[in-house]
Amino acid sequence: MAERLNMDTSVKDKLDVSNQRMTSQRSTLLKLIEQSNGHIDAEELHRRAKQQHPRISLSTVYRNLQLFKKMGLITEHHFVEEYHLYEVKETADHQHLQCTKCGKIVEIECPVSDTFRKKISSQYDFSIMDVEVYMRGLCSKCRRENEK
Amino acid sequence: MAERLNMDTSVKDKLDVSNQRMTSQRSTLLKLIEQSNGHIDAEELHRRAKQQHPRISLSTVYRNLQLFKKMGLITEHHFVEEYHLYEVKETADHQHLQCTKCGKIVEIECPVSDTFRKKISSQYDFSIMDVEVYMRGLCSKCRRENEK
DNA sequence: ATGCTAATGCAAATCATTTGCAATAATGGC
DNA sequence: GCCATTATTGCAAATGATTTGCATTAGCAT
Repeated sequence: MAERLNMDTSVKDKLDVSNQRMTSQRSTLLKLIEQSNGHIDAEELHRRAKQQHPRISLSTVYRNLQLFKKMGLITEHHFVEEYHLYEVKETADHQHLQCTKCGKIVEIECPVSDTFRKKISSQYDFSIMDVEVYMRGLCSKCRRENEK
Repeated sequence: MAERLNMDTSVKDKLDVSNQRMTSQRSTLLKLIEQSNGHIDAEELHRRAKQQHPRISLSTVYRNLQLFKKMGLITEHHFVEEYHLYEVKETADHQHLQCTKCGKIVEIECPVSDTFRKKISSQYDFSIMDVEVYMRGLCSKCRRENEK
């Protein structure tokens, strides 16, 4: 938790290094992505940011999402076709499970992933940086509704 | 191989069932996707289709891609952010490995996937229909070039 | 404080994909 | 084989997420 609270300062350092400025919009956006703990899209981020920054524009949101991505602070997911979802970067790989009916997204843990990664890595002689797993199906609730 | 050659007839059956027609554009597109054996995008598909159908429009390409997808004939990949890639559907799940430098995409095989799938399926009570794995990294060639 | 320049807001531009519509062509019944 | 029905096509215009140009604003080093 302490880490989280320090984010602002550590982020500021990173920004300093690459000669960028810590603006109030920027820190608002970062906080909101963190608080969303999971998956948030640009539009929703904009909506929430406006509560603190009534004049903040969508382009500022997009420009900063790009910056954060480039800085490695967040990850962009392509789970939903129409647009992207963002989350604060975790050290572990990402595994996602989505219900095709209700759209619910569940983050799953998969201990196999590491073995898998190493195996593929040596087999194909790749240095693997990032693994994303997307599984789609029906959740139990929707499955039950389908049967009715 | 025989399967491939029969595709046209079996596809025609599927079309019949859902009350759709086998047009020359349609069969051209299907053949091209098959021949591309791997990953092709809408634009490139259109380019190639025009050699046989000079007046074929991009919308026809998109409309048919949607149809084929719905019929389960092809799979759509979101590997490249800017647009989608299509390939003829395989029975097995898809695993892809992409080099972030040269963009090369390698299809990988992963026997773990099935166990993984079952495990997640029971753990989260989902009926899993589709699994996609995207791994990104540096291929050996690009890694060597980086070291120079 | 002041000056330099990165960051912002706004409006207009992109670009892949979708859609409306009139013209065309595949299929089923005769 | 011919005709009527209606799915499919081509074209142009629309969409919608994301990007960009530009004049204005605001961090931050001095």
